[in-house]
Amino acid sequence: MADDDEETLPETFWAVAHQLRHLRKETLAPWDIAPSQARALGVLLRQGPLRLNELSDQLRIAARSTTEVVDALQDRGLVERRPDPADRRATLVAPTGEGTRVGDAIRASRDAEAEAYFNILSEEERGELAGILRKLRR
Amino acid sequence: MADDDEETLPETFWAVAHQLRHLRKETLAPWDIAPSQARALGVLLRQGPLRLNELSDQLRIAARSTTEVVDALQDRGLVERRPDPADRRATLVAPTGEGTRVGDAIRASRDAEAEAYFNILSEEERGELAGILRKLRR
DNA sequence: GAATATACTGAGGTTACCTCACTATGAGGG
DNA sequence: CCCTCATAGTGAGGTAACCTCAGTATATTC
Repeated sequence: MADDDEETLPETFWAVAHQLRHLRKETLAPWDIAPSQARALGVLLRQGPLRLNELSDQLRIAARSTTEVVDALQDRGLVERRPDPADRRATLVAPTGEGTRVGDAIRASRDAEAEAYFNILSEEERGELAGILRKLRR
Repeated sequence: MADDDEETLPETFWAVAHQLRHLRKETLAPWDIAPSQARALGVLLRQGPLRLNELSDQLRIAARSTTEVVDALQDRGLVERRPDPADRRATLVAPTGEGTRVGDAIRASRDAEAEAYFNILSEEERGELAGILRKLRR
């Protein structure tokens, strides 16, 4: 029998997640924007205008929660709502010019953050990690 | 230049974290216990009675938050508070008999959960993942 | 024995989610 | 055309898991 205070795989995973969460929060501090909002903005920059519904799917959260995130981004002038010409029930959410600028800046800074955090790993390890995670993600 | 809608490493990481969080919640459903409580109980089972303070350190959360988690566990009769004979300011938190039973059951079930989730990976990949995460954890 | 540090907790706040019920609009069948 | 049923978004209200700040009790140090 091995020592039974070994950490299990999920436990180690959570410990890392915890660290990353803190780091991410710090990285976002200059923009005074919440992580969930930055996440949504990122999706919009990559995919272009989306219906609230579609955005929910991308973020994998309930539609009602997406409404809140979009409200916050809109209050800051980073996205705008506009009617979907194809369906009058639907709302398109699009980044504004400012939203695009901020989103790009955040992305750059986040890349730097990731670089700093993951660079204690070798190039090879990073590749392995990415591959394994993508496999888990399904 | 690669396609720029590739997911970054942290993004993939979060996607996996998200899945794991849901899974964990489901796994705990039979005991009607919150994830944070299960986590604290797990630490107590492995380390034995701890001062609130020490428990906070282990969980890497603020002392005040630990008070809440312990309150909840105590309400369910899973842990008990007792004075620390060595320091009258301090409180020792110890699992009750029931707490030990429940904690062990949760641990078993969580191991099964992890097994199920991570078994789409090869034995080798699991080893690599564990190693890489432990390295990141510092 | 006075000043300072530490252990816990009350009060109150935040973030990121959730469900449920409602309104407005669309789509298909008869 | 109208009726039913589904879908898009949102108001109301709730939860879990954190946080800070201030206060009280006890310990340590000088």
